[in-house]
Amino acid sequence: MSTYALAGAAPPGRPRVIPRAANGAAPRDEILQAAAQLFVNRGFAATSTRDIAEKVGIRQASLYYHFAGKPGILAELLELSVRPSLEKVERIELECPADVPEAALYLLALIDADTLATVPHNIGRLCRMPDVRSSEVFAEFEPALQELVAAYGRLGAGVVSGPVAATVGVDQLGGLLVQAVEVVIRIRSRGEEVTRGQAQAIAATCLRMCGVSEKRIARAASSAEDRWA
Amino acid sequence: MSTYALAGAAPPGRPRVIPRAANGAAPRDEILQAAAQLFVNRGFAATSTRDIAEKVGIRQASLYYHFAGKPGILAELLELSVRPSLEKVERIELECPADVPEAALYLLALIDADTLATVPHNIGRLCRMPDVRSSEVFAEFEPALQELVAAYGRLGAGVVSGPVAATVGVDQLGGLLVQAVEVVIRIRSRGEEVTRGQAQAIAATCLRMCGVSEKRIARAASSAEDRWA
DNA sequence: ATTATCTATAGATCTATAGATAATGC
DNA sequence: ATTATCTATAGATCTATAGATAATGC
Repeated sequence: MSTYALAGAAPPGRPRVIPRAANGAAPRDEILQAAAQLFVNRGFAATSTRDIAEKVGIRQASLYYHFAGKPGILAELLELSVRPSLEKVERIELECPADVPEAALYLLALIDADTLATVPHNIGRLCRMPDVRSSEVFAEFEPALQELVAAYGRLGAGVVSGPVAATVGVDQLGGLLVQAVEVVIRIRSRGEEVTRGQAQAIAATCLRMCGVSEKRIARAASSAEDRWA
Repeated sequence: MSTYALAGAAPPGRPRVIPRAANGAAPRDEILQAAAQLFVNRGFAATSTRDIAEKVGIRQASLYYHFAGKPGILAELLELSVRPSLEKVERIELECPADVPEAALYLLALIDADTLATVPHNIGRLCRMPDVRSSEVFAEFEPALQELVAAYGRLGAGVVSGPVAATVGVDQLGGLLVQAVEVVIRIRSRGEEVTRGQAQAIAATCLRMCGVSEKRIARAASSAEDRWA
């Protein structure tokens, strides 16, 4: 925490017309929080820069000192909701132990579900909103999202049983698995919290969708839990 | 089809600056179609009345002859996506044969899934968009939607097995069942069509969620199919 | 000097109304 | 007369920039 917050002294810069809350949050973060809540609950296009500024307690024009308008804010929120998963998937694919390939998929699903479950204001929803999906900002993120789906597909293809492989195409598999994980978003949309147990159940569901036996699922789960920390 | 459409003569009213397509569709319906596509693909708030008018091929102001602006159009689209299910649920609950209560739930789920699968432009999505949900128009539809959820809950409660009843609260059950049916919306969002077989599978899933045995599911399915027509 | 805000405002939409117009129908 | 469009536009946003201001930090 910064000195002025402790001492009650003012931070640099002209004081706000509505004094800032003494929560020690940086202005940037205050704006991100306010925007996240409004975007998710009212919609991206339906939220004006004025709405955001009002919620923060600053003037509309002051937003532009911190962000390049609504698109700039959206870009950062999308980053927050996607980046962690992308970073993890890379590490997981590298470290995947050859003897327990199921563990890699389980771990990815678990981490992903956990991210979506704990990210503020359920911003995982953003990627499903049509006004967001048709924005220019989103276009930059689409490749990253497709890469994530592809990673699920690769990991899934490595563990599918014969009958599943015959039924569902490998190119569809990634999408199906991601969908299972995104149930988290749905649960949160209904106002409920997502428990650790639910996240584990979702990860296990992903393996079941690939036709993995319960025995191997249990093994994958314990192996993944070991590496969680 | 009207006379002028057959004869190539002009309909009453001043001609459009961009001649109307000779598809025989009433202007009202042209507007609804255009709006549905734009609302679902770009978002409700992100779509302007000008966008809709342009797609139809009329001037922005001409919309107001047929509808009370964007809210008026949205109201009619919501009606289209909800009304059929509400009408059916009433009839089903009345006619439910006491000997096969499962058939009622199966039939409702099947009809609902079918409606969502065939309604134009996947307008079932509208109810999930935050800009729609926070609109004044939607508030009028919320009671109807809750009644639908409640109906699922009642029908579900009538068939749940002991273990399921112990696990999932009756008040949650309706929501869970509706969610299963709404998988149709998801499938269509991915650009795929929903087959009759998929709709049946979804209806069967609803019974499984209630803990109904496969044997009784099969009986419910055939009983429901009999009454479909 | 630097930082973070403010005020003021131009310019771009967007919505919704008033009133004119060009067809058919009687 | 009725119907369905048009043109024109007022008034309400909404975004984004320019330039002033009030604090700290050195």
